[in-house]
Amino acid sequence: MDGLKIGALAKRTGTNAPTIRYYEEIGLLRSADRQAGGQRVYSDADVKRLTFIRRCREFGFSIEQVRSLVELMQDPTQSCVHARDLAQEHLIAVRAKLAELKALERSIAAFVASCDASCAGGPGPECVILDDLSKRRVEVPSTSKGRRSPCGTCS
Amino acid sequence: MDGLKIGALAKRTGTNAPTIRYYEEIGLLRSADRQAGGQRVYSDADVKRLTFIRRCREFGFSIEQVRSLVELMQDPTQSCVHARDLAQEHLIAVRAKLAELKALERSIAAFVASCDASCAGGPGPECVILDDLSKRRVEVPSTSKGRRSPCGTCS
DNA sequence: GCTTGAACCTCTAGTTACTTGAGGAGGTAC
DNA sequence: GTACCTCCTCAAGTAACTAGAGGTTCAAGC
Repeated sequence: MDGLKIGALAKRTGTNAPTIRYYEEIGLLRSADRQAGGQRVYSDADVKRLTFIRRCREFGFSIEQVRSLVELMQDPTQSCVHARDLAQEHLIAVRAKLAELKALERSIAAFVASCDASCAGGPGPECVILDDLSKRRVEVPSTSKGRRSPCGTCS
Repeated sequence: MDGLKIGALAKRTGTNAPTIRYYEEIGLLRSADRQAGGQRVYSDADVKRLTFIRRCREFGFSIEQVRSLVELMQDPTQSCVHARDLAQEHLIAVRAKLAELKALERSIAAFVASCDASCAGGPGPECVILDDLSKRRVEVPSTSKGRRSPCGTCS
């Protein structure tokens, strides 16, 4: 099963060919062997390595983190506990992002809800809800609080 | 309170000065008035507009979406319902991202947990968990399934 | 052997939303 | 007057690719 060309490798790993060349360029993949005509040839080891890289990228690891993991995978002097630590670190970042995104979701949902409750159209410049966004650190109302009157021209 | 310089505007809105210049360059902020010496001067209207922009960006709207919202805010012929629709659309995207991120969080947590359960260090290249990542579409075990034996050299 | 068309090559530029840095000018306090 | 801060413009850098131009190689069919 050796001797894949770039297109076949791409298909096998769910990557685009230009992305593979890009990974080579930045040194994430070794420089591929070439056929007489200059076309890249890949082996099963490359399939494995690229799959690893793609999986890590799907996991949201940055290129630099993936680089560490790849090196770690191939260096018999390094402990795999290091990978766990990287993952742990990444997990913390993902959880922080998750919390942020949840807050964001609540805010936007509240925004939409308050639009539904208070506005029935009308000119943008007079919409009290849009206007709110240009004030500093105004909390978007946490749904159905009836805190504000509708836009003068709405409803 | 008029006549802010760029640094003051930056402070008031929590933006960096280069970012303000960038917004001007891409036409998100109007071209600022200048002092005799060429320094930009801003008014309260600019504070308001930039605050609006920053709030929208914090909400995860893209520059182009913000551009729409800003135009909408200032065009008396457009309905604010359009803003609601943009927000609604954005909400859907945020929810999709949220779902993805949750799945990711579970996967990484499972990875860390299985490292903790199966590995106590050992060379990276022989770690079965790292090795898993180079195989196609292998589910990271959903915690404590005991599916696999520990790395040969670990534990 | 020739043709055709897909797949490949390199190189450059574009994407998003800024950030960083160089090198110089304006403004203000002492 | 001089020190120092803030400002100016312009160019390049960042992440992680994607897209396009223009040319070459390869495999299949005749």
